[in-house]
Amino acid sequence: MTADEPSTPRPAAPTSEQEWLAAYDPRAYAPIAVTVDVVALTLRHGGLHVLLVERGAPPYQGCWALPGGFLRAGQEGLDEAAARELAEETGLLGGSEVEAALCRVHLEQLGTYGAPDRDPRMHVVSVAYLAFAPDLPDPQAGTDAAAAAWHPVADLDLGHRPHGRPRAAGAPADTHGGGVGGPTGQSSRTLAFDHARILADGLDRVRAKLEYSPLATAFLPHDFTIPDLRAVYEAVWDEKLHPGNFHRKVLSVPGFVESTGATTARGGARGGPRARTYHAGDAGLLHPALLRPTRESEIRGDEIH
Amino acid sequence: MTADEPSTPRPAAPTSEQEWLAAYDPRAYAPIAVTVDVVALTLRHGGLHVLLVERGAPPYQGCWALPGGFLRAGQEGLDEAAARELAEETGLLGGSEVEAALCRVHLEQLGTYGAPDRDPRMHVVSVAYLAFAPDLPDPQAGTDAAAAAWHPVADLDLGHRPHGRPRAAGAPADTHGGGVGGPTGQSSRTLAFDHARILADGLDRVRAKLEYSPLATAFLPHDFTIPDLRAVYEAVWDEKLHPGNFHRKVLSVPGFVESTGATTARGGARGGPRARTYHAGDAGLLHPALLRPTRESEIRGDEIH
DNA sequence: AGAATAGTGTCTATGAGACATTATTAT
DNA sequence: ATAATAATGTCTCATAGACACTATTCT
Repeated sequence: MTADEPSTPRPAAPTSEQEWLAAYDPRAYAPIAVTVDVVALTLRHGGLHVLLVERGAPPYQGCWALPGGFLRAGQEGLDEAAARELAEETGLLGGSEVEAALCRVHLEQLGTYGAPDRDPRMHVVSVAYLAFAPDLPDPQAGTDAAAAAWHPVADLDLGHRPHGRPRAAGAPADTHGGGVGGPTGQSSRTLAFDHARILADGLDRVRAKLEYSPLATAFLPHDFTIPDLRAVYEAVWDEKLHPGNFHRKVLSVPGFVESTGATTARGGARGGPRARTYHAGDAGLLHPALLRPTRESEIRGDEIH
Repeated sequence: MTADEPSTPRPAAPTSEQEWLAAYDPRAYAPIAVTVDVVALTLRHGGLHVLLVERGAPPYQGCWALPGGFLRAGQEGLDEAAARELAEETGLLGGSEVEAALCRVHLEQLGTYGAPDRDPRMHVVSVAYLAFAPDLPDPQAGTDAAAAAWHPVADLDLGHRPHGRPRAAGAPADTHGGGVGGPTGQSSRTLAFDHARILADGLDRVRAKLEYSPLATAFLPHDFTIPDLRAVYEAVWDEKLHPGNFHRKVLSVPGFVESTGATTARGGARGGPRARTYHAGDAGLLHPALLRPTRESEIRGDEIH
């Protein structure tokens, strides 16, 4: 149920009277905040980058964190809040061509994190969103986004999770208190709060979705070439793919890409013929899927959540 | 970020002073409640069933709803709250063999729903969980679970979403206000709030996960037969599968099932030899996956979220 | 006996991946 | 000229799925 009024006390669940009252009317007791955080990913110079903001106040002062903010109670839904935060934090509100770029942004819910001690100040439930975008300009100074910047994902410390597919795709687990109740060793590449975990979950999600959804095109401008598309897969998966097989495979998936009939104006930077251009097709699911190169070690022993 | 203190006003985002204050300190303003709802699924008599509770008070009085309740601020994480709600609502706390069954329950986060008007009383953000369990007993009377019961999923009205794979798996979309601000036409098979949507998203998730995860075993007791396992797939996918091919395929996936060396005591109800028994293996991901029978119509035109 | 089912064998179409080849362009 | 690359062709192996078949058990 959504906001339940327990009609009877709960004999099976031993709870104190105070807790019962808290459950009865949250306004009387529960100090829970709801925020929306965004894992915004883009491709720059062949590498995956994530948008981070520098924290100007404790806790985790000076650390980088995911952009986000409070949900405006009674005024907006979660999707709207995520879109708003992303627009604010990238400073992408005024420019027209930038707005066009924002329209191409793909936003989806990633998961919700609500361990009681993930923020030392109070119990904060964060709904995380994942955003994919074509190469966006740097956040503009003079706005909220002054402290925001794109960071290469490879440079960040994500808690020694080896590259690969860590868990069966699906829901990220709730972060049970990992002992981190406040700022600890905060190097420049350590993220605030449990944001390293959220980012890692987001990366898992992207890597998995590239297999069976045409999402990779969201990282590219409207028209692109097959080698461009391959570059997306190679950057996200951190794997070299066979150019010939990739090309043939992409074209064999119905609805993935559609030819524009044109080619690029110039050949590759280091030679080679001009490539044909395509734009995203109307398929919502890739069938057959573009499977990642199999790593035998990653099949067994994985947890499921 | 998790609980942000905006260091500067936001010129790019025109917000009133009151809203700014609300964002600054949620305790001073924001009446947001956080609840946890559980989509608990089990298999009974060859059909998929979901646990529902009957609402005893408005809104949606008399309607069925997903079990759930408030997150206890500062005391528990989301996973814990979901497990607690499930235990309370099924009345499965005292019995020992029932506790053993609860240990086998698989719990994972499904998604979060936070449209401002999804509950007419106030802004409620609901974190939905998905639970799979072997055939559980009926909820016990005399507890909170008095009004709870297992319902065949097929009997419920899920807003005419045709059987199949509606969206690319991943995150459910936030429910933008669908116009439902309160109790409308509440037949016995209409769910309260946006719970029909949540349930539909949960069903999508289960159907997708059976393909690439060994999750189907969570619906079965510790030891089971290949035909038992096939019955799970057939019930969840609502498709007849080829017995011979299914059998061979399951055994070909490394780590999916392990033989116990034993067989069932009796043959099938309508004849046939005794089946060998197996238990779940150690694989976290099925490779190769057990793909659903392809329906050409479901490939194209699907939305991605 | 008859019917239903467990489990295995066989055949075919399809896709994945390794590798080779040709044509085109930048330096 | 040389190197790099786009795009296509060919070959092999693994898998999905259709179908057939045997053995076992219930009514």
